[in-house]
Parts: sequence; C-alpha cells; structure tokens
Amino acid sequence: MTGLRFELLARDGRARRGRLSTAHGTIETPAFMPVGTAATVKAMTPEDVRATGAEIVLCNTYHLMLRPGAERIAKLGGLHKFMNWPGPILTDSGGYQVMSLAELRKIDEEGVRFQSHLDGSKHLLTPERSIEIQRLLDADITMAFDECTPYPATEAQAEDSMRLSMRWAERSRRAFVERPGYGLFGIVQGSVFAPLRAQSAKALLDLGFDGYAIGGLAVGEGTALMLSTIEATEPHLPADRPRYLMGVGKPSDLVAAVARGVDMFDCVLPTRSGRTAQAFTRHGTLNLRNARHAEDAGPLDPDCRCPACRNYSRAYLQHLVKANEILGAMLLTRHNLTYYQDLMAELRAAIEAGRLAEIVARFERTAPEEPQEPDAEAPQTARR
RNA sequence: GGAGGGGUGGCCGAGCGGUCAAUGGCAGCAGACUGUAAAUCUGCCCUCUUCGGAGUUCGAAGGUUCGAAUCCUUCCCCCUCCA
Repeated sequence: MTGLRFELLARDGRARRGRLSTAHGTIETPAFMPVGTAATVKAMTPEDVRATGAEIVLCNTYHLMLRPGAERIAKLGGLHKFMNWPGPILTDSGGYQVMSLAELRKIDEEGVRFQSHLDGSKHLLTPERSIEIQRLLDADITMAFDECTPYPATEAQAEDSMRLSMRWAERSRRAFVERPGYGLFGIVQGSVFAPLRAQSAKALLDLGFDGYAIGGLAVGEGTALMLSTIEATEPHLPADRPRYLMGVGKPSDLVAAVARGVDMFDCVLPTRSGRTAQAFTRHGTLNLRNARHAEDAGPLDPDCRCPACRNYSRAYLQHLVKANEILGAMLLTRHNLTYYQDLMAELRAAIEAGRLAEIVARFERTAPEEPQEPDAEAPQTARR
C-alpha cells in the first residue's frame, strides 16, 4: 500500500520528525489530532480548530453511521465539505465503541451488533461495512475495524481479542479501496502483553498497511504499563510508516510516547476537559471551577498565544464556567487545543534540533498532572 | 374586622407520632475525565470528630406522649379571599 506518502525528516533517539501527505493536505508529525466524533470538534468552529495549529481531525464511524448516516454525508459531498474541514480527516472505525458501549452490543466473528445509544435501533458493524462507511465519509485515513480490548484482561482473553482483531484487520484490508492520497491503518492489539503485541504487529505487517496504530492502551493500565507496552511494540513496527497511538493522552503521555517513536495521537482530553473546566497549561493543570480563580485578573497561561489567554482573565473564565455559559467551554477548549498543538510543535522542533531529551526531562521533573501554581499564596477563600 | 392557608438546614421544597440530622433540586466546596452514550460524572455540604460516632436542630414558648418537624395551647410573622 502506498496511498499515503510518509517522509522521515529527522530523528532524535527513537523519536521521529515526519511528514504525512494525504489527499487533503499534509500533516507534520509528531501530530495531535483533535477529536471531532460527530463531525464537530465540540465547542469549536473548524476555522478555530485550524487556528490552534491542528492539521487533521478525527471523526467517528459509529456515531456518523447512526446520525446523520454515511450515505447521506456521501450524498452531500463527503465529510470535508459537510463539516467545513478542508484538511485531512482520520476516522475511527467504531472499534472503540466495541469497548465503550459494551452493554449495548453483541460481538461475534462476523462483526458487532450495536443497539443505538440514540434510539435503540439495531446496527451491524462488520469490518467490510466499517471500511465502506469510512469510504463514504471520504476519510483520508481509514482505521481497520478492531476490538479495543478492555483492561484488565487475562493473557488468554487478550490473545482471543487480538486474534479476532487480526482477522478483522485482514478483512478490513481486503475491503479497503486503494486510492492515491488515501490510506488504511492497521491496529496492534494485545493488551499489556509484549509477546501478543509482537505477534499482532507481525500479523499486520504481513498484510501491509499505510500506517500502524497502537490500540487498547490508556484504558486503565496506568502510565508505566502503557509506556512499557509501547516500548515492546515499537521495534516491531516498520520505520518508514507512521505510528499512531490511539486515544492518548495527557501532555506528559504525548511527550513520553514521542520519545518512544510514536508519530500521531488523538485524545478527547483537551476538548472534554475544556468542557469540564480543566485547563492544561505550561505550569500545570487548573480547575477553573475553583474559587481561588474568582478574583484572579491574570491570564490562564501567560505564555499562551490563544484568545482565552490573551483577552480574558482567570476570573472571567471562572465566572463563565460557574455560570455554565457556553463561552467558557469554547474558550477553555480553544486554549487546551492550542496548548496541545504548541506542545507538538515544540516536540517537532526539539527533534529537529536533537534536543528532545530536554523536554522529556522537563515533563518528568514537573509531572504536569500536579498543579504547579506560581501564585500558590493567592487569595484563599478567606471567610470573614 | 371576618374566613382560610402557611412558617423545615444559604434558597426552593418533601416529610405530617418512632425506621429523621430530616427525600429532592439549586447554590456552594472539592475531585475525576485518555480511538467522546460526557456543556458529564463522583464526593462533601448544622457543629465537633480518633470518621466508629457524639452534640444541638424543623418561627418562639409551653404542653401531651416511652418517643414530636409531625398532636395540643398561647404568642410572633407571612400569604390569599371577604368586608
């Protein structure tokens, strides 16, 4: 398969700086893809998504098949036109919903029978149908239909699940219609078991894909197991093809995974957190609901270029969040996505400069999940 | 002046003899969030606590009862209607 051109521009340790070319544009890697499940990055216009620096967004087969329907989107000229995102689009195959909607589906060799979470209607998703839907959507990058293995799983369960995903990968590969500028990614499964990951990678390589995803991580196994699993998987992936770590993650996860050879990421965290008052900043994460921000006239992140940081105070953002105003979600999402994109740009520059280790050290040192408030002595909620 | 209805924890509002420190909702204070069933979810929210409990609460005072937010008496306040 050579539908997608991938150039490796630089390396730093295991980290790679690359460029992926698709029918709708190129993607500088390492790249972060904002999640736009239902043909929208929630709380954002596509223009604003682009302004954060994002070059590609992710949409979802399962959600769009239910509403508005793949055939309808095709009839309307495809997903790019439909959602006004002219750039590259990657579509998830519905494999994640096999896990997340476990209570609403039945799984067998043929595929997965979902009961719609919207109206209870029944839908069969097979590898063939998933690939067809993604073609109807006009996705630049199509994902193989898989089962995202739940965690924890015994090695036997993980192997059964992985084998099923590999059989489905073969069917996905056969169903995919090759076109220039369009590609199909296989998904490595095997939970946290290194031998299974190796076998899964080999099975996919034998089929040959445009890119290789690492799936089934960040599902509860913890950072250490996630990273060791990436380390165990990466050597089995071809160097000349992009690697995509699905569903990851926190800023520190992105840095650690880039250092381990991952090129692409997606995660709902920056967008969902933006809607639930959590802001990622260069100085740690902040909960904008917290009373300590109520009279803070300073910016969310003084070093950020985004509108939320340039034009609004923490006090105002706190007010918007407390008042449940839509603008709060919009501004925080905008900020989080900007922060993620700026972090990726910084990683790309660092790889080119051979200085990735500095960023890795910074994130290991500051553990970005921990609040690192410079104004820790700020006005407390003093009661009088 | 007459006739009714009502006063419950910051607010709204259930409860109407024991299982009530008192359902809910809101507000408040925190936490979670990783290929989105998410503008969601969880915890705390009278005081003290060694988190096992302990102590004071349901307009005020008195009473009935083994036991009262719930019944009785008086008082205070609010609302509606009629004059």
